[in-house]
Parts: sequence; structure tokens; C-alpha cells
Amino acid sequence: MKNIEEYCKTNSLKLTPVRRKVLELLLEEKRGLGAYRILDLLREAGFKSQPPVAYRALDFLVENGFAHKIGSQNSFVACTKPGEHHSPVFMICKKCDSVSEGPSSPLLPELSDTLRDTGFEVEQTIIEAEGVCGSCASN
Amino acid sequence: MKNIEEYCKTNSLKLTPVRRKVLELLLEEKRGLGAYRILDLLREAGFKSQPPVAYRALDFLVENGFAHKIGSQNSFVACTKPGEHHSPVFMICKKCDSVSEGPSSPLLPELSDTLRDTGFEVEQTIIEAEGVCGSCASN
DNA sequence: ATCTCCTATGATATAATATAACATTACATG
DNA sequence: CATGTAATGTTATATTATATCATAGGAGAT
Repeated sequence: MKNIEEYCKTNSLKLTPVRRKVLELLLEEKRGLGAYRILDLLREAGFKSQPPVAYRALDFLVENGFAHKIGSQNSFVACTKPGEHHSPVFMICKKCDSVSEGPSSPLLPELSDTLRDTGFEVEQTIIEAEGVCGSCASN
Repeated sequence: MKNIEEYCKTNSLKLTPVRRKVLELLLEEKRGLGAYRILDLLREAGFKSQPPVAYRALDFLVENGFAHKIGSQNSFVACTKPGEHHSPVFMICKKCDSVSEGPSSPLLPELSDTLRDTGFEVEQTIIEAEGVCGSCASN
């Protein structure tokens, strides 16, 4: 969170109260959070928010690399590498629904090369790996 | 399409008229199709369909590997490798919205290994690569 | 300081995507 | 032809997301 404040200051991004709160909510939760869940939590925290409020905050966070959207779940997670435009790898546990960001693979450049051979120029990739997390495997 | 009929016969899957039609629609379209777009097309084709009809057909196609869902778009595409449970790689063109399935990377086992080192056991991966397709690049 | 502009927020309505629930039909199999 | 299962029909509603317009708030210029 400190890093993020720092980063925002440096890049003159406004981490407004609602944006900050949404980011905190995402950071506290290991599963992905849906926009309406976030909305509920905002309300509990005293923000009298309508849907666009949540979506705008999420847009801000995603655009600036503080959060990611998990397409397969329509949910959002905090990004562990704020400010870096990168190609995330998500590990989604089918038992506990936790979503964690994996080591952004050294294999990605090779993947891009492979796809370039078919004529496609990759700009960004998102990998969603479904499986069982360590914690669930051992229980 | 022949392959698919074959495959269904072999595995006693019922390729009913609506399922077949949805698959044909997906095969004809290089972009992903949303469920409600499919629903419109079904209606144009004389099926008087309600949303569950489209979703059920899509569920059938996805479950049996004849189609995939593109999470980032909430859309569906035909699968080029029917019947094989595999980990698809999609190339999504930001110019023309075409979605094509790339060569399912030989790198995937290595990715699984890397993630296993973090304690996560991968069962399936979906890779969505965003970029520019060959056809758009040359125009 | 205050004006101005730009960005962010407030608020209402509605669009787009997806599923729950229950009734009916079809059809393979005993 | 009885029966059970799978598929379809139908209505309603849940969930996710955005368009639009109005209001406020804050940084920089004069």
C-alpha cells in the first residue's frame, strides 16, 4: 500500500478515498471480488455508492495496474506488481476459489514467438490456470 | 462438422437441431459470439428461443469440447479440436475482434511445473493473447 | 483570491449477460 | 406401452455493466 501511494504521487494519479478503499478491499481478500460485492462492502464502510462508483474505481485500478479482472469469473483481484504493465498468470483454486498471481512466466516470450509464426503479433497475454492450491491440496 | 457428427455418434452425444445450429453459427463466425447474438440468429433461423435455450446449447458444446468461452469477452467460439480436452490458446485481435485458436503451446507443461513449485496443481489453463492478427497487420 | 477547466463523484435509468425453477415433450429401454 | 431420463419450453428474475446527465472539488492561470 505504501508502494502504491508512492507510485501514485510520482505519477500524479489520484488515489481518492473510494479508489483507495476498493484497493484495500481487494488486498484483504484472497478470492476475486465481484463488482457488486465490492459495492456492498463500500456501503458497509459508509460510502453510499451506486454501481458506477464501483466500476469507475475498478477501472482506475485496472488501468493503472493496481488490479486485474479475472475474465472467467467477472471478478477482480489486487495486483501484486502495481504499476508494471505485465502479463499476469493467475492460479485459480477450484476448491476455495482463491486467486493468486503466479510468477509471470519466462515462457511468455516464447509463446509470443510461437504465435508470431502464425502471423499474430501479441501485445499482452492473460493466463488463467485452474487447479488446486497448495493449501487445499494438503487438506 | 463431419468429424463432430462422427464423434457424437461414437460417444452417444445428442447433437440436437438447436445444438447443431449453434455450432454452425459459431463455425461460420470468426469473432466470438455472445449468447444473445446467438439467440437472435437462432430466431432468424426459425427457432423461437428463449435465453436458456442458447445457454444450454452453449453449455453442451463447451462441456463436450466443441466450443470455448472467451472470458474476457463473454463470448463463445467454435473449437478447432473437438472432443479433445485441451488447454486452449486464443489470439484475440483488437482491431477486428477475430478470435482464433493458436497452437496449444508445448510450453504448457513447463508452465505447470513452474506453478507447481509454488504449491499449485494445474488442471487446465486458458491463455488469452491480445494483439493484432496477420490480416489486420498487413492492412 | 477567484475564475476556469478538468477530473472525479453523485444519481437515475437501462442495457447486457446469465440462471432458477418448474412444466412439458421426446425417446430409448425394459 | 410403461417408465425413467434427458432435452426443450416458458416465465421470471438474478447478476453484471454502462450510458447519461448533473454536481462538486481541486490545480493552475490571471
